[in-house]
Amino acid sequence: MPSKPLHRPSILDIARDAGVSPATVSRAFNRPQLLKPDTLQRIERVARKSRFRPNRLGSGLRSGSTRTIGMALPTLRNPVFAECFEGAEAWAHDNGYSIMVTTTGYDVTREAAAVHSLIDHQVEGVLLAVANAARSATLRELAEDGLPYVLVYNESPSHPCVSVDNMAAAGDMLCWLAGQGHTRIALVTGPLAASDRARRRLQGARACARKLGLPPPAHLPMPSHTAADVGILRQALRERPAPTALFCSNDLLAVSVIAQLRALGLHVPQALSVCGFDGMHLAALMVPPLTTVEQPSRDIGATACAQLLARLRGESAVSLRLPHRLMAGGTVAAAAPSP
Amino acid sequence: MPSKPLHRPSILDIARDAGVSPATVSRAFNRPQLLKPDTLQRIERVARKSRFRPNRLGSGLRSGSTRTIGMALPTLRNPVFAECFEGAEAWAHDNGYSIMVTTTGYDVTREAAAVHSLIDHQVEGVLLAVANAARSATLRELAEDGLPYVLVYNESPSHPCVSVDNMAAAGDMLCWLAGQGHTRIALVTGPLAASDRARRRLQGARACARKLGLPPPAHLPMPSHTAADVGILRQALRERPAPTALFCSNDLLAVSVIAQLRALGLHVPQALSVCGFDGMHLAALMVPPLTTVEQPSRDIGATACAQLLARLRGESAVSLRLPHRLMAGGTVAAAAPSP
DNA sequence: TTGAAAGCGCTAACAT
DNA sequence: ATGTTAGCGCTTTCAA
Repeated sequence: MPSKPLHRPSILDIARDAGVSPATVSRAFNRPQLLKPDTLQRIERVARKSRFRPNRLGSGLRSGSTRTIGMALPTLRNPVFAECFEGAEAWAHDNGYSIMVTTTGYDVTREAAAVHSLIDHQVEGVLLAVANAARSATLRELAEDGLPYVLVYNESPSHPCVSVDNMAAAGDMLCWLAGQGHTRIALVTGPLAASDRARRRLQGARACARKLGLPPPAHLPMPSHTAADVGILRQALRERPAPTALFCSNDLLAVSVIAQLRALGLHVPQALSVCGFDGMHLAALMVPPLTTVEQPSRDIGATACAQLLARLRGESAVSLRLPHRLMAGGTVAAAAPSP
Repeated sequence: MPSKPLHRPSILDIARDAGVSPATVSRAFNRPQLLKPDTLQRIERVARKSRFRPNRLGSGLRSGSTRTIGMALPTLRNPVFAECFEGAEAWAHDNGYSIMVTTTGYDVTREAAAVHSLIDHQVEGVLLAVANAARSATLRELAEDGLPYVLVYNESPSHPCVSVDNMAAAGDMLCWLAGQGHTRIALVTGPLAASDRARRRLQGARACARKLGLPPPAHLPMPSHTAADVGILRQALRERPAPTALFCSNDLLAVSVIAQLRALGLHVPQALSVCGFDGMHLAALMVPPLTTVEQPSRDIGATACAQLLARLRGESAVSLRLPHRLMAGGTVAAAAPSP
């Protein structure tokens, strides 16, 4: 199956066929109001007939504006990030922008490579979630280069960002667990170095526990953000007094924890309560539904995109904390009164 | 926060500073072997110092090769498509290509728009899943334009594609259900017009039922591919004899069906068996684990990308059917012997 | 092994 | 309302 001609007509071909100058064809596509309706129609007819489509490389190169933004996210297999992407994508498209996404796998090296690649494509700005906003070489580079960017999910005092208030949200969850009678709560996260969100949630939960006078929650760091290690889990449950609730730093991890516990013969929530963080849609459909903190992911993406486009227009971007919501599901039961 | 300078150095700046011609700088990045190691080093040093990165618009425009491929998928919120994307992305990156993805929402209008946008960006080829491969204006256009493409998930005799054998896979599942004693099986799908995969799975299941001498399975078309309509479900279960198993055309739909049934007071698999199709990872972690047909999604993406890059090299692409696997979970129980 | 020059497709600035 | 011209950053002849 050898490829066919693949001769794309250029603006010059259209100009010739329509009997106008190249500049006029360009105007027909960019500022049609400037043209006499008559000429416009003629150009449009010719263009349609020859299936002409303006070459974005040419216009981007010449005008210095690609109307394309870049996005770098840890993984799209986490539906939360996928939603965020789709929110940004919809907003971008509605405003005449294209998006180029890359995944970074929670890896700073890939973060840097992703952003470099996006820069090479001349994106006008970047939406991204980084492992650690406070010490990110990539963010520093972006800032030095003067390339506009907005963080998603990361919270930062020094970079524009759109997120929830992770500490407050984690605090809410911990308070609620306490309200259900839990006092021995363990906090399950992935590797903290790869997610400052997880770290802030941990902090928020700890602060809340302190405020309530609960014993300091144990911290169980798992080797992955999305899969629980059964050994660590078993070990933690051997401690005395054993935790009665596990607060996981994201939903994928919570689901994995629940599955591993089940493999250990421990049913949730009868034997142990478990909750997550993220509010992925699937969480509500599980049996029982996962107790979690919902983040408005689609909105985070759309809002961050809106902020970025505002910056591109010369307006200044503000950092925003969008509201979270506690979703009481069925994976948390009231704790038995302590012995 | 007004943007900083944003003066990207060009190849000319590097040439001047390194005391060579622009052509030599270009060679340093594209065919370094051609240069005297000495000159190469000098150029590299200057380039690094001034943070030079080659502008892909310039090189793409001049060379006619952007080393970028496009991808159009229904939605990345379905983890199956997200995996497929990541498989393609990894393969593309390993081969020096970038990917630009767009979502189409199972909508032919958006499919067309997505592909047009990708073409405008001068992608060298496209990976895509369309609603209906047999009558897709978008595919026809791609073919006429001579732009290489490979379908993912869609099966087609006339377009290069990478998929599973949907009919056989659905047949396998139906046979297995029958083996569990189910004879009244209903097939649950989204709108067939938006997914020829769903249609083929339906066909495969029906063919298998016929072969086994089972009564023809009822078909329950839902208004969405990812959410079950409780009214339709309730209605279907009122029929006599009522189905004992619901075979859903994808996992997201199956999960939704299970949740809706539960809301109706019907527990799976005690009251009713349910199974899905796709093999998303989360399916195995549900309680009970979802019975489904696993597709090698990451591999579908990677393989399709490999085929596309082969075509770009002038080799011819072949259509491939990757192996599927039946994942017996816990959402299907043996059917009670019929009354 | 390197350089000079032309031009990819488009648009901005300056005409008219 | 439209045309002319120059040039964005790069690579590709062709020449040396």
